[in-house]
Amino acid sequence: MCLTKQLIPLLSSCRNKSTLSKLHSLLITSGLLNQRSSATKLIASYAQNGDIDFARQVFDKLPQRGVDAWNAMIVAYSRMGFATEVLGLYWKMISEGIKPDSSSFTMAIKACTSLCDLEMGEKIWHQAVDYGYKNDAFVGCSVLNLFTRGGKMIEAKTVFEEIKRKDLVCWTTMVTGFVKNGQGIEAIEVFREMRKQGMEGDGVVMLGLIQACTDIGDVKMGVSVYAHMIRRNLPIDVLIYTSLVDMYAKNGHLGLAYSMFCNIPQKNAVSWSALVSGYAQNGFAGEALELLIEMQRVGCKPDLASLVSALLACSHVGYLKKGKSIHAYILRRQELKHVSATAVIDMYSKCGALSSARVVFDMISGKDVILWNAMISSYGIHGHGIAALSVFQEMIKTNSNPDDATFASLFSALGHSGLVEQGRYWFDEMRNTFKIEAKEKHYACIVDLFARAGKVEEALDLINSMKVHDHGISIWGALLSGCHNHKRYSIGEMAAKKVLQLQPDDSGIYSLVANFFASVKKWKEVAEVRKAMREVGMKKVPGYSMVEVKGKLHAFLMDDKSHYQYKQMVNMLEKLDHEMRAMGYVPKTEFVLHDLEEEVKVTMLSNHSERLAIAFGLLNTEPGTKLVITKNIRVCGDCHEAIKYISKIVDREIVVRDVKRFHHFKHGVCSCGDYW
DNA sequence: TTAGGGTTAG
Repeated sequence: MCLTKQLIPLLSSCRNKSTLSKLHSLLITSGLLNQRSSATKLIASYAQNGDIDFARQVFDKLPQRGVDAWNAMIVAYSRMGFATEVLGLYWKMISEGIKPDSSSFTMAIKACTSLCDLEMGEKIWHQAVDYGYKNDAFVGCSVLNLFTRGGKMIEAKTVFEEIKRKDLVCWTTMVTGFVKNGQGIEAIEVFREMRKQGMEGDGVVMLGLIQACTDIGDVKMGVSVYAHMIRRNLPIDVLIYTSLVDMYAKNGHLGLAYSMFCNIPQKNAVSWSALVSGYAQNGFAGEALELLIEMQRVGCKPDLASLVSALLACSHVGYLKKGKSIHAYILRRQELKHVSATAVIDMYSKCGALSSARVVFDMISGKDVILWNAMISSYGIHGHGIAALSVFQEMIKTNSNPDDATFASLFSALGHSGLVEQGRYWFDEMRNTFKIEAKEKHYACIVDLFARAGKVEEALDLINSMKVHDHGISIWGALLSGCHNHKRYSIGEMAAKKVLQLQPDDSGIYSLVANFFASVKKWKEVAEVRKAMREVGMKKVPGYSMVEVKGKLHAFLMDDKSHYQYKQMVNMLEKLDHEMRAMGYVPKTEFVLHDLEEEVKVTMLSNHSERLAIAFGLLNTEPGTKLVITKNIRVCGDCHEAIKYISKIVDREIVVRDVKRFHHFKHGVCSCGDYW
């Protein structure tokens, strides 16, 4: 007995295989291996030394195995992340009549969580309840994790309330659970409740709170969490700093994000990545790409996440050359899968290289939903509705489950290709066969599908069949856009008024309303729209266009006189203008937001950034070269018309991508027909 | 229990 007492601490601290096997032999020769505690420790030590297979051999040879030995083996597998083995042992243990305890249940449920097997997890949780562990903090916490990962927040809350002595980990799990499910407000509420119970928070909860603030856009509260940590002398580590960077960046405060980033004493790839993605997501693609280079310069190797953010930046501005090189880099690192593959596909399609996107897509085995969705939406934004539909059908054939985003992309693709009947059919299928409830975004797509095809009344009927609280801006915006295109002024006016009532915070939608009123020459209403924009504190986003010429990206603002080739571009546009007019082009001046003199309006139109980008492209590329232009806001209706003529005059394929979709101009027609 | 990354309307 005395020997065992001496051996156990030795076993626990042993970090050396040969010493361990000597201790092992000693246990055997002295006949002590049968003692529970020594066997358990031996298994744990072998496992900790990385020899899990040998630990298993020891375990298998034990003549008597109590719950501690089983748990030691289960914990060993769990630490290695071998979830299947954990569950195998768990069930074997039960079949051998061993009563699991709190640890066994905790580990087994944790294994289910990592396998995303909600059903199995719930089954084990019921067993735990039967064995009397309903109020156990460890078991409860593992179940919380299981439920919060599976999005079952109501069930999680119920379990949480049953836990008798909630420790900090329980509270934290609940807070981060709400955060992960996008319920920032609930997360903060749980934290307040925790404080009421007299529990002090640590860095981990604070981290969750900062993320909650990021989510709900409450930067002020996020800062006060930070201040609270400083007051309480809680250590501000790189995780906290990075989350703060992320909070500022995601809420558009890039300057603050940057200065917080500079505060980080030991920046790592994640901190860099938070900043890179912040710039990329806010449309500052050039800065994002520069940061990626700077990051490498200071010796921080970009990880997949930062490369994915950089790809997003390339997508934003249509920088195909850079995107391609990032793709090649990812291939060299052999990391083209799931997230990165999706980003690569998205980049190719948004940069106009749809066929490259398809090639990458076909190469990926084991496609997940998001990857399928990316391919469907790629075809959608290029106006290839039938191709999008066939990818969708292929997806169903391979038994992948479409989600709500799949249908949103599909409907949008069908709508832009005028496939009204298919849209109607799959809208019903989504609800009836796939049991996916139609959300506002789906209604918006279907309303758009009808309205785009001129079926304005049918669109309105659909809106009237919806629950009123789902009548968001997107719904009325889609209707208004259809009315605008089909000159359906009375329903359009109603939709325009509804949009204004809802006080959008997005300048794009105000432009739509203003253009609608402008097209019926209601200048008083146009002025009201501008006033409303001012009141909500909206500025019209300055439009810019990008064009990639010989692997370099060039940006143009409207009427950008500073450019070194400005004169030549204007000459080129004037020459084109003459030829266009001779062919029957009439400027559509209603697309100018302001109520100006006709002549001024015309010059403003002809200096739109997309036209400057086209002129620059024409001047600096070989005849016949395809031009790809990227625009940060919607291409204006007049430019859309003009580019049709230009494509015919210069005999070039011109591709313009605006906020969301592509316009392929060739021989005087646009792939999207008369809709813009 | 511990930060950053992929798809989705107008």
